[in-house]
Amino acid sequence: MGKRLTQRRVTREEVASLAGTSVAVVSYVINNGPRPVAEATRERVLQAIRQTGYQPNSIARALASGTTRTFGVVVPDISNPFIASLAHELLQESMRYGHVMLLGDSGDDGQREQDIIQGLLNRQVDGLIYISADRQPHTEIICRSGTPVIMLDGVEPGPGVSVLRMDERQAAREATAHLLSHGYREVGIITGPAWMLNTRDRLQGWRDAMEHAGLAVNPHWVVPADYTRQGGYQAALHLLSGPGCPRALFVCNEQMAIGSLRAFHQQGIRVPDDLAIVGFNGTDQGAYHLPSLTSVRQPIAEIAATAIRLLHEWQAGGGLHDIRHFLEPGESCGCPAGSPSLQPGLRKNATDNY
Amino acid sequence: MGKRLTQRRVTREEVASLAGTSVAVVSYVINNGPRPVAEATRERVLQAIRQTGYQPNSIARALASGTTRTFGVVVPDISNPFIASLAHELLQESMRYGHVMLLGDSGDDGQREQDIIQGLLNRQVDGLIYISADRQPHTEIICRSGTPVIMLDGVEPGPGVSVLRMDERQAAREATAHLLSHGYREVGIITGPAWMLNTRDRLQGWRDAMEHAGLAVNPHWVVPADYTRQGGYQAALHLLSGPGCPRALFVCNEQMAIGSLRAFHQQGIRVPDDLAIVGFNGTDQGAYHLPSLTSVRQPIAEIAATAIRLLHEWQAGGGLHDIRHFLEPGESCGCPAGSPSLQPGLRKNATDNY
DNA sequence: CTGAAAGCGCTTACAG
DNA sequence: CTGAAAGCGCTTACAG
Repeated sequence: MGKRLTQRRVTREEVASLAGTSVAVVSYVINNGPRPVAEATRERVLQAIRQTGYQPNSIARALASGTTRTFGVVVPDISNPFIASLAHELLQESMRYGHVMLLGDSGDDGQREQDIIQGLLNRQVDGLIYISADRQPHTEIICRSGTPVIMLDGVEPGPGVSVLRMDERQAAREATAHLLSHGYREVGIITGPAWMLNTRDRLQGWRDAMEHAGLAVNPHWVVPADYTRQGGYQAALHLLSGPGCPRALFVCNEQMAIGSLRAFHQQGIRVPDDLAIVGFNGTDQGAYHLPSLTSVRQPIAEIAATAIRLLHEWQAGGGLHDIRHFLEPGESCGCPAGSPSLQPGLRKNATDNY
Repeated sequence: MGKRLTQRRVTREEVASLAGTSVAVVSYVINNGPRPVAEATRERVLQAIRQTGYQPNSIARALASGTTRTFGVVVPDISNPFIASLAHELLQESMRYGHVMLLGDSGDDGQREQDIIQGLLNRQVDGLIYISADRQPHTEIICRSGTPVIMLDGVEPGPGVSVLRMDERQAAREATAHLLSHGYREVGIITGPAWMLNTRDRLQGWRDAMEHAGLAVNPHWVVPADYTRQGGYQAALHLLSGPGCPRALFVCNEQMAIGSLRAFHQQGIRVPDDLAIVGFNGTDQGAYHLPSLTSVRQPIAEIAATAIRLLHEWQAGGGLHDIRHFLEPGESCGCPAGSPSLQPGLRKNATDNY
C-alpha cells in the first residue's frame, strides 16, 4: 500500500490560526478540558472547526493520550448466529461510549487466535472481549500488556482476567428437567467436543437432572459431536442406529439441534411427538424452525451491556460475574404450539436487509 | 478511562541499545527496509527483540507511516446470517494481508451509519468496505478523505467509489425462471421495502421472467415486506388472506423466506406440494430448514477475496465489478429431495461452538 | 551499511 | 484563561 496520496487533511494547526488562538486551546475545546476555555474563545474555535471541516486524527490522539477509544473482540466464528447476535449488541453498546470495535475471527484456530490477539494488543485496544476457541485461552500476553479483558467463556477468572458467564451446569440441568417435566424418562444428550470446558458443564448438568429424578443414564444416549449443524445431523443419525432410542434429547447448542431436526425428519421421527428436543444457547433463528426450538437462552443484550461496562469501570480486577439464563419455550419439547414468542410483534427481530 | 497504568512496554529504544545499534536500524530490520542491514546486525537486533519480547506499537507506526494496516467494514446488521458469513470471510481474507478489521454496525440507522463512517475515517482506516442501510450512502465524506472504498451495494460506482455486485435483476429472473421450469404458472413475489434499490432490481427480474414466459402478473401477488423473518411471516399471511393463492413464490431474501415457511405451515399450506418457494441471498442456514430452501446464492468467499484485493490494489479508481451467482437447489421449489448439498460432508460448514 | 534528527498530529504538564 | 514546548513511539529522507 504505502502512504496514500490524499488531499491534505485539515489539521489542528489550521483551525488554531483561523481562530486566532493556539493549538492547545483547540484541544481544550474539543476535549472539554483539561483546561477551561473562555466562552468567546470557544465560540471562535468551534466556528473555525465548522468552517474547515476539521476532524481530529484519532491515531495521533491515541499516541499522545494512550487511549485509542477502541475495543477488541475476539471470537471463534462470527458466522455463528449466537456470536453474531452478541457482536451486534456489543457494537451497539460500545458505540454509546464512543468506542469502535476491532473484530477478530479466529476461525476456530488457536494459533490464529493468538496472532489476532497480539495484533489487537499492538494496536493498543483499550480493552478486550474474548471468547476462546482454544483449549486454554491466551490470557498471558493480554495480562502482561495490562489490557483489561472480559472473557465470555467458562474459564476461571484470574488476576487481571474478568469472566462473565452463566451457570452452564445449572442451565443444562434445568433444560433437562424441563424435558422430565413433560413426563419423558428416557433422555439422551448430544454434547460438544469432550475437551471443551462447556461440554463438561452441560453434560454434568444433564447428569444432575437425571440423577435427581432417579433415572438411569444410558451410555448409548450420550453422543459427542462438534457443535456444528453437520455434527448434530450425524450425531442424530448415530443415535438412531444404536439399540433403542430415547424419548427426549438435550442438545448442547442450537446449531446441533437444528442439524438433528433434519436428520430426524429424514428418518421419519416426528419432533416432538416421537422425540422431544431442548437446545442450548438459542437465538431467534431457532424460533423459526419447524418445529420451533425450545432452548436455554442468555440475555444477549444484557451480557453486552455488562461486558462493556466492566471494561469501562475496569480496575485491574479479575472477578466472576454471573449471567442469568432462561428457558424459551418452543414446539420441539412438546409444549403447546403457538407459544407467545412466535406471535408476530412479540419478538423483536433484527432487520435483515440481505 | 484515562491513561492506563500498565507495566512499561518495551520500546524500540531498549531493543536498539541492547543490540548496540540505532533505533533506525531496528526499524529497518522489522520492516525489511527501506535500507539494507548487514546480516550480523540483523541477527543482533532479532536476538534483542526476542530477549525483550518487544512488540512494535502499531499506533505510533501508523502515525509515522500514514498506514494503519486496518480496514473498516460497515454493515447494516452483523446478526444477519448473510452479512455475518460475509464478515467472516472478509476477516479471514484481510488477515492474510496482516490487516485487522474495524467493524461498524449501523443497526439500520442512517445517522448512526454516518457517525460510524466518520469514526472509522478518523481512525485512518486504509480502506472501507461498505454496505449501506440508507437510501443514499454516505460516500461523500469517504471520497473527500481519499480513502479507498468498495461498496457491496447495488449503487452506481462514481469517481473514487468501486462497486462490487451481482446482477440482481438477472439473478431474480433466473430464480423465477426456475420456478416456471417446474411448470408453475402462477408465481407471486414477496419483496423488500419499495425504496431500496435491490427491491426494484429483484422485482424487475421477476417481471422479466413472467413476461418472457408470456404470463400475466397478478398485482395481489406482489407483496412488499421489510426483509425480516417477521415481515416474511406476515407477508405470507397477507397473501393467503387475498383472493386466490399463487402456486409458487419468489421471496426476495432468505430471512423472509424462512418467515414465510412458518406462516404457510401454520395455515396448512405444504411447501413445495401446495406452494413452491425460491429465496434469494441464501446461506447455509436455509439448507437446514424443513423444507430446505432453494435460493439464489452468491460466492461469499470470492466476494470477500475480491473486495480485499481491490482495496490493496487500489488506484483511485471507481469501477464496477461483477459477482456471479448461482441457484442452490433445495426442497422448497419442488426439486427432488436429498439434493447433493444436503448430504453430510459435501457442504463446508463453519464451526459453531456456541 | 549505519545513525542523528525531523516529523507524523495530537495531549498536557508547566509557566505565565 | 492562554500558549510555548515536550513528548507519545515510530518512519524515513539525509548525510555520512
